[in-house]
Amino acid sequence: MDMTFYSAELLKQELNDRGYRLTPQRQKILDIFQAQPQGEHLSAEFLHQDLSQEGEHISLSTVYRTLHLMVNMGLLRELELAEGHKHYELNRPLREHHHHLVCVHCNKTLEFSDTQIDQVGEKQANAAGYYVLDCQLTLYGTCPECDR
Amino acid sequence: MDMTFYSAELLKQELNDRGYRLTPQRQKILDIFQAQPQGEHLSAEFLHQDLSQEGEHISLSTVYRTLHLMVNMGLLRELELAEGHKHYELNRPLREHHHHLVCVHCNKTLEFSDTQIDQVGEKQANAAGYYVLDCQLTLYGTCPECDR
DNA sequence: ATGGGTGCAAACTGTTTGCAATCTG
DNA sequence: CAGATTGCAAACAGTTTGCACCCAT
Repeated sequence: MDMTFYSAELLKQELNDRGYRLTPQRQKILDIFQAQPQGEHLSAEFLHQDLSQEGEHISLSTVYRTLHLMVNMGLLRELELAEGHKHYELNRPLREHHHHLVCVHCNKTLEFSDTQIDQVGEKQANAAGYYVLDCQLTLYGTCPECDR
Repeated sequence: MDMTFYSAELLKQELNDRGYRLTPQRQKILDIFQAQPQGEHLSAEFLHQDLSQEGEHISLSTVYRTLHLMVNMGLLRELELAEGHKHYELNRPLREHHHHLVCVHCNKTLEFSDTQIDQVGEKQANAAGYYVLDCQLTLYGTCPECDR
């Protein structure tokens, strides 16, 4: 019912097509992303700990290597929010593409969608001859609670 | 003729108003930004080296501390581009506010402006009760030269 | 069986911090 | 002169890498 769901077979397919292999580690890591209710953005550290809690002992290096691999394959998006480390999230289709609103004080982050932005971005990039891989609007500000 | 130019007096004023002091280091660092023809985005490391070449021996720590101070004062903008370290640029008024288009292969970065984006961002943030400090649209892709 | 993948520990990069000395207002 | 600011060196966090062993195809 969710078209961005990757079954074990589909993931294997995608990997093999590029000469990569399906390993239990890669499977587990993608599973964690798919188990997130709203496709939240996760850090490498969070993934590592979450896996540990489930009894899956996957090294941090492997987590990082897998994240990079999946970003390159287009399965994940890499985000630079305001916390000093990168975050990753499932790269959902354009329809569900969204942007971020971050509070620089408490780091609370809201998501929102706006097709206008994606269209303008696409247009601007194409005008410069660029092929767009990702389009991220990030708004930095103060949320109602942190605003004095 | 450039309304974002900070003279020594104006900078001192801004600093003193907040209980900070004008030091030669702070002056020199802001000067470097103002000497950039297009307000290019600079890294801490670049600033440090550039200052050294001019015979100004300012420690890296001071560069970092000054950058943070000026971001908090609203004089500079902090950017997260694709190179693994932060970049800073003069925070020009909204009229000249711009966004970035980055090639993930060669890191070539183009700037563009689009008031629509800033408006949409402002609108979205206000709807959530956030006060906007900065609005950054970053497009990641491949430039014509790197596109295969 | 072969070459891609993993875990571990060590290396690295960019950034931050403690502290004594120094300078600004 | 008090308190802000600096430089230095050491500490840090997140991420990357070399290498021997292991496993998917």
